[in-house]
Amino acid sequence: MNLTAKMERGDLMAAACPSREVLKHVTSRWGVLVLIALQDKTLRFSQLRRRIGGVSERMLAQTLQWLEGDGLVKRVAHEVVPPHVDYSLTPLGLEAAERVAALADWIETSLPAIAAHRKVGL
Amino acid sequence: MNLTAKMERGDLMAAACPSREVLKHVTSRWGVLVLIALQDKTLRFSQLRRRIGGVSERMLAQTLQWLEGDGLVKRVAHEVVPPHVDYSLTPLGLEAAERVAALADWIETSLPAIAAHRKVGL
DNA sequence: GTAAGTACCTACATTTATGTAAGTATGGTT
DNA sequence: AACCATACTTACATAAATGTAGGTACTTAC
Repeated sequence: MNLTAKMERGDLMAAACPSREVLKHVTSRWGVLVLIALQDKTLRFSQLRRRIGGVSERMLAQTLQWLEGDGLVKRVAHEVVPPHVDYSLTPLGLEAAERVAALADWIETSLPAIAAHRKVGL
Repeated sequence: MNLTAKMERGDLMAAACPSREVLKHVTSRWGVLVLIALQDKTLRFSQLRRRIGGVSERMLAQTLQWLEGDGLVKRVAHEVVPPHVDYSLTPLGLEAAERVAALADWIETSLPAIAAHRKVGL
């Protein structure tokens, strides 16, 4: 690790910290679902689109670019016609996906309890 | 567990699943930070506001109401002047906060690696 | 008496996110 | 020939999130 690589840990409580950006990408509406979908296997653009209910092409492309920019997703384009592009997680992306998936899994599991609370709340 | 409490697990990949709402609240810009801030101790409104850099009163109030509605945050108002309101996590909220904190911690820790990738990406 | 702190709410303005539709280039299907 | 699939991009439109400013009601400090 050289001098330029010596950067300090982020602090999400600080408004100006760049970690806020990463948080935004990772916890974005579709970012969460993309990370989870790519956890198990490499997928093509259209496969992701079909798997993630409700994403538009525009937002899927946008989200993939954010995650690629952060080094969490790897894009591999095969020079063929029709186009064939594979998306997968980098080692860093896999680490993020594990955390995100843990949260997502908790939400899916806890949904009944949360829904029950809502009812009482009426 | 009675009949009404027998609800199935959510599915975040399904566009119409109510779990999407919960995800939205928990992973919202300020929701993440509120959960983390309340993980260790009960805090008052103004304490939260000072601790979470950049939140406006409006958004903090809004976020707290979302989380309270989902049964993750408990609000206790003391009938005194000036007003004194305590916010804390419910058992359910604590579970969510643990997952969220794990992700947040990973982001803070991995920020150098992510920032390094960005540089290369230029 | 003037300012500050408390925990908000409401109206208004703005920014950001997201959606929709169309276009691109090519090849295979019907 | 018309149409679908692929993986996008771009322009435009709308929906949602977020911010700003002011008000409330009361108390304590200066």
